[in-house]
Amino acid sequence: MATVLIPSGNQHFPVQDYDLDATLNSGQVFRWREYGESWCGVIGSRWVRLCANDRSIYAETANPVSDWSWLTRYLQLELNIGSVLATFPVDEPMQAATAACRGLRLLRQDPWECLASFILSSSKQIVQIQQIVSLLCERYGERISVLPGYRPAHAFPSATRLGQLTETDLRGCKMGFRAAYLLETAHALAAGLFDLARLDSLSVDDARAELMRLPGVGRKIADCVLLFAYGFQSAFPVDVWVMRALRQLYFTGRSVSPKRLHRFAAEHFGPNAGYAQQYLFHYMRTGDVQRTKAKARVAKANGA
DNA sequence: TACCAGGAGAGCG
DNA sequence: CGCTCTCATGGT
Repeated sequence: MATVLIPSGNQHFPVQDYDLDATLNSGQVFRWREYGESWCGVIGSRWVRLCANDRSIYAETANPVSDWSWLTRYLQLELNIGSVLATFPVDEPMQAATAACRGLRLLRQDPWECLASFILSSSKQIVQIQQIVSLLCERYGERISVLPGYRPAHAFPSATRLGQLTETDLRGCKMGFRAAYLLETAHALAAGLFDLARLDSLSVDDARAELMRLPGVGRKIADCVLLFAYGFQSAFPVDVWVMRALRQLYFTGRSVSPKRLHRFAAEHFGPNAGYAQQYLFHYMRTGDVQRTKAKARVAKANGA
């Protein structure tokens, strides 16, 4: 008797060293909401609810799924995190950061959504970015189905859709001066003047240079997109938090220019510098770095 | 109230 | 190259 594969809307994925909470809450993505023990979000045109424990991630969707590769790719479930951590320098700050953020991962996001989100991120706090992106999707994204009892969900609006709007429409989503940048970038993509898919085939430096041609995209935002959407793991976004982390942990608090920090990052952190950056960012932002330093002071006081 | 936020771009010397 | 200013809005 032939086995029939019946598409189902739920699936278990075994995992190891995967901290879903930290991963979805580490400033690399802005669309996930926590519901008690689970997270709800949208990947492409699919709504999904994720529930994690030490050994597995359980996924539920609103519609039956026969091929889960969209999810395994997004969550990077096939990645052996140990092989990444093994490339990190063995110094005190990285030891502390990787210990404090064990299981923190990088996602593989959709390039357009990632690009648009980070254009909106400039000089904004993470809670505000979430608010802006949420408004944008609710107003202009296509409605998608969710499991009974959950809040309505929307896909991220396409570049074509955003390109049809006015700057006033976008400013209505609280994005301020970023509206013009987002609109112009949407126009460039919608008109076919810029091809995000082509960046895959370029070197990291060429891909970065291409992204930086877009309005509202400088070095930092380009590096975020390279790292979070394309998987260029040497890309090293330097924002205020990472700047502070590097100064404090590697330059005895001295002021160092972003240019020098990029050179230091490439030399010191190696081929997965971007991954190391995410650990430092999260370590800094969660305040764990302060606790580690406090412990060190106590230990030193006791020892002396 | 003042300051800051996962910055970029323009103008200046 | 490096510095400074502005842009819009809300959190702390």
